[in-house]
Amino acid sequence: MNIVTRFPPSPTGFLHVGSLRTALYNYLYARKHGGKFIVRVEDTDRERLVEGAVESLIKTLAEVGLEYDEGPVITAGALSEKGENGPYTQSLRLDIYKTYVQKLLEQGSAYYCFCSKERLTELRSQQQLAKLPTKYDRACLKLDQDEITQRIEAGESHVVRLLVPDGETIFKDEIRGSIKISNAEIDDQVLMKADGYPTYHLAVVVDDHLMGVTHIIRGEEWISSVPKHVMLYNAFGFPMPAFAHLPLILNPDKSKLSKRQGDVAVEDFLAKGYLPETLINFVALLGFNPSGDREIYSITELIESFELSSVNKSGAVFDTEKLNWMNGQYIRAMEPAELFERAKPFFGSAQSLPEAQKQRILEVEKDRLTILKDLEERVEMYLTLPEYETEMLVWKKADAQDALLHMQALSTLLSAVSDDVFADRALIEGVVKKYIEEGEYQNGNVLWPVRVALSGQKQSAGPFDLLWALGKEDSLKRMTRAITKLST
RNA sequence: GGCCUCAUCGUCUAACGGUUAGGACAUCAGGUUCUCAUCCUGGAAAUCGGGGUUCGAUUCCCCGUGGGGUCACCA
Repeated sequence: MNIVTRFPPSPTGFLHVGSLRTALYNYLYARKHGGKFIVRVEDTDRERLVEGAVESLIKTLAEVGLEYDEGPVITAGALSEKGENGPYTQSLRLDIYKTYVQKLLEQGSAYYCFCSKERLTELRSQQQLAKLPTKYDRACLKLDQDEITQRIEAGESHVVRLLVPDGETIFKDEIRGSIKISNAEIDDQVLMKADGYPTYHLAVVVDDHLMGVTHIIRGEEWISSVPKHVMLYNAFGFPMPAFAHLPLILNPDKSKLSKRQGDVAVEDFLAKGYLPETLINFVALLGFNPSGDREIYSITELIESFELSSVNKSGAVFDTEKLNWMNGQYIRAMEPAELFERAKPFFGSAQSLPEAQKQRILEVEKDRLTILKDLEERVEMYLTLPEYETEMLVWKKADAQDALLHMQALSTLLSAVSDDVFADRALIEGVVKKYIEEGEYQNGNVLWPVRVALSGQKQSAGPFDLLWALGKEDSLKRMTRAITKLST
């Protein structure tokens, strides 16, 4: 069987993490079965269009590594597309929808409706008051052909509605099993809007069929509109695709994940320095478990183990704490050179430091990073020594006199050490440790004051790391400063 | 409210009728350590309730309860 999955985002200007997971599952399923993965832009709501949204979407999908076989692309800075089944932007397919709606009209599966929005609103509120289901009352179904033609020719605003047949609609969901809904529950959905654009329901069915989509994997919020789609497939005589509705991603309060309660835009996570690998890994595990007591999976492993049948049915809370933990895991596991490339934009005010030093700083600080953006703050003390109280230089088990003694001794000792030794973390550590051993001092007596002298902070990376990252000149300068403070 | 749907630690989840109900995050307690972080060890923590079916139910069925989704010329 030829597997084709698709990801139809609406151009809202950013990629929602829920959409990311939908895209990912579609991608995983297609890749696992050697099928195609299509991206299609659903921009039929002209009032909610956002400038540059498609470009942004393409860029984000590329950043997280979700490659698609067909869809809009940017070549030479301009928007174009790849694939044989285009256009992949719905606003460019209006003629197609028109011919299909015409077919529906001709066979009596749809009808024209001239009702004003005011009348519909009034109708709805009356139904609500009477505690009846809110449905269109089919007033325009009674219109005869002559009147319809006449009103259309007069330029009267109108839409086209689906004529929902009697009976019930049963469909199979790959994740939830069989679902049955009485057709009486279903409204005569508008298929073609007054502005000539199709609604989602019409466009998605026509496009999915024309583009050869075999598997429709999307969020659970769509489940109640499946019957409408099934009716359209039947009316058109299209073969039925497989449906799979994914559980929702939730806010901590269990409602549908929304912007209101924190970040939801993939772009925002990326900008903060969450790694694409983390995002993919994390979001994949929200509703799916590859089996095995592990948390970290590569995209390849996810592809191998992905099964629609093992996707969970219940919604999953988006837990930022666990996301943070996972990002730390990825940061620490990454090759230093690779991590440095990723971290480059996050050096903030220390951007001007030499490359080699920035690499050392990253190496020293990476255990303390949750997101790469944390680096901007951590890097400050390497640039300029923070002001600190002289008191801080004194270890809890020693006194100022002792601190001064070691500071002076080490300062002298280190000034005689070559830059080469400073450039090797193990060597510079050896020098200091030798001093401690030979003098039979306690680690804290020496290391605490040196570390504070170098960092100016109560809490920081270790003194050996700091000597290495700061280099000889700056390290000695900072120690001299400490000596001055301790002497007065 | 109608319809649809879901239900294992606080959170993400494992256990396709038989387990001391497992793992991870978070949390707590130790350890490593000059501090922080990392790392390591350990603890506490769950099958929504009630009926069935069965020798035996987290698992299958029914009812209840609770949560969520959806009821647009938005997707």
